[in-house]
Amino acid sequence: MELEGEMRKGPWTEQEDVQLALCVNLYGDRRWDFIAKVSGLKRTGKSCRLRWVNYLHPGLKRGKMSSHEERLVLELHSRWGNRWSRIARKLPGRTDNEIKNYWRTYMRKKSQEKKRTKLSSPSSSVSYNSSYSSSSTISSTKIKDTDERNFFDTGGVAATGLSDAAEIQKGEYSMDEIWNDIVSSDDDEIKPVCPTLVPPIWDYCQDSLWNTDQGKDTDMFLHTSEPFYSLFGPEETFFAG
DNA sequence: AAAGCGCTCAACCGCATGCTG
DNA sequence: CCAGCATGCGGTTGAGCGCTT
Repeated sequence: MELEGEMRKGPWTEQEDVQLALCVNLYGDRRWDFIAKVSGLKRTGKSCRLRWVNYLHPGLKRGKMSSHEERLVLELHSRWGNRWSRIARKLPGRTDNEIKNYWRTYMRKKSQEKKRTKLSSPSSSVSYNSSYSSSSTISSTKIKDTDERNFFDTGGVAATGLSDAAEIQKGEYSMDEIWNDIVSSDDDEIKPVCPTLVPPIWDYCQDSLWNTDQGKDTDMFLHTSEPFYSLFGPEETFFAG
């Protein structure tokens, strides 16, 4: 076991990214403890995995979510609750972390909007508490003191009806459209839900991205926007077998 | 111009689950 | 079947950045 004190924490440096990427290329994206050791990085296997999955993995989309992705997140969340990794599988190129962060941001905004609405029209009986937090049947073990914590931990499920988040989308987007996408790809099979958003890479590595199979990943093409792509440049075929 | 505030996102932690011998 | 280890998942935190006052 590694000595706690020797382990590095905090932000990754470019050099560390390069080292990690090299090792993943060599040994595959499994055996993270092994990779952590042989890479010479003073990082835990866990930390290496996280860095790879959330930042270095080829095929990750970066930047703002499209409106289609946003709607999909809302809808899937209303169905599955805080099952971020599951939701992420339906959004190729997005990580559970990203979606989780997006959701928190979204809910905070909604929370503030509601508060404002409430303040401006105190007579109206806004019952957002029930629609957001009462359905937290999933993963709500760590609810803490503040309302905000409860608020985010919605864990909404379809049985409780569409969440408020989903409801507000009514009228501007057909839920049938969304569901057609979802249902057609149900359940764990990954299919691009919006062709315009999905680069050709997904045609052949949809599964390998998240259900990482050794070997498959090494064939992936690199997006020029990839963080470590820029470290090597187009000449260096980093993932060449 | 500076300070304060809020937001975003990378990264950590702890627990759960899966795998292997 | 069980124990130990590896990996995955969800919750949480905090640094850094941009916007507002």
